[in-house]
Amino acid sequence: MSGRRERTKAANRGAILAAAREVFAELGYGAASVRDIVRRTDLASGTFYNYFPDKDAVFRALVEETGVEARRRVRAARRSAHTAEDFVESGYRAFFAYIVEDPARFAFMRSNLETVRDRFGDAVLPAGTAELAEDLQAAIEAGHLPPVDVEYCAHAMIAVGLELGARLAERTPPDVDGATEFASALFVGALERRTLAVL
Amino acid sequence: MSGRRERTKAANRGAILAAAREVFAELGYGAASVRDIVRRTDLASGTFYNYFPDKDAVFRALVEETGVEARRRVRAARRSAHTAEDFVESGYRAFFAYIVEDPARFAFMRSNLETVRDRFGDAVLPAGTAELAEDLQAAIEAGHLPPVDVEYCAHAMIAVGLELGARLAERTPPDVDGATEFASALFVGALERRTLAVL
DNA sequence: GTCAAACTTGACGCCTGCGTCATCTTTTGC
DNA sequence: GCAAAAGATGACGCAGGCGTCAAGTTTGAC
Repeated sequence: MSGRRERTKAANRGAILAAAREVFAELGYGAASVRDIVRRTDLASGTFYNYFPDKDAVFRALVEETGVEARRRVRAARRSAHTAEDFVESGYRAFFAYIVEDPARFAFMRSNLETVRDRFGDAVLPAGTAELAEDLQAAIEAGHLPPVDVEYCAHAMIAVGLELGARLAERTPPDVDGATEFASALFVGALERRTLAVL
Repeated sequence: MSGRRERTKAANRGAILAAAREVFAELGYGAASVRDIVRRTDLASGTFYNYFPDKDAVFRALVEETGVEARRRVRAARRSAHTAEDFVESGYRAFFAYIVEDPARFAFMRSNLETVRDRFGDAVLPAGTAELAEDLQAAIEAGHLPPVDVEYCAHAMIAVGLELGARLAERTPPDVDGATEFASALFVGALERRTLAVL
């Protein structure tokens, strides 16, 4: 239903989320205030509270929105892989492509990684790591991968993804291919040759 | 000179730095206030300003103190290496050992990585990355390492170090050896076998 | 066109942080 | 011991954020 009411509600919510994304990216979660967010909007301060109870809630909404989508894409890409090489490469490519497609979301995420990790631990990033760890474990059990320390490996893969994601976005044009190749070669080289094998 | 005056000054400065380290680690730079820091101390609020002009300044002092020491240790370890394997391994070992030796400093650093990166860019972390990039470049030119994308490689190595540093510290006992082996195998495997070679 | 419901507005009271500074306490040199 | 310098103290004025709510505006149903 496209009642005028519905439409402005959606628009207002969207405006708040977009403003919040910017503010959190620039100032970081801790330093950001509800007022900072509202000020980037043409809404009155009271209106904010019709949409979200507080700063926490917008932040959560933002994290969820972004994280869910990123995980969906990466996991979909991984699912269609059958070699170790393909598993790693298609995951990274999907992730890097998403970053380039929506840099504002990535900037927000990256600026607030630690906040997400330790104050919203129930949320998305740990879930992504856990999923990757599961997928690695499954690949090992199926014999596609040598046994590795799954926890270290999953965290290392994500850390590299986030870091290279930031780097590749700084190059012009955004270097999705180069970063994908680098990250893939790093892990595939080590994984396939069993250099990472647990003793 | 161990005048009473000198000693209390040093003690107060130390108390402020220690309190600040805790507060920044727990709350993050943005959310932390000078009052939060002072409250963990038995000093009065005004006293803080005899030692530091503001929150920024304590933060800077902390970052510098920690970063300089970490870089010193890692670079010293790298200097005495002559194979690629040794270069990577001794660097990681020195870094991980430092983390375990002084977990409070690492916790502070890790909780505020992004703040350091984008609001105190002149400071320590970028310097560490640059140093590593230099060392990699030198190793490549000397023929010890195949040509790689030095920027990606340096950032990836540091990202992995920071991430595994956090993980190994969560294990009991702290798994310096395991993390060192994992990180080394990852990069050495890929570097030595030229899988990372630039095309 | 009318009116109730839905939503927006911004001023309000409360609270907390900031950096300063007059005042009190401790140290030091003699 | 004593006076002067160094430093610690915490109350103060100012600024700004928080969440609320009475009043105003817009929407939609009839």
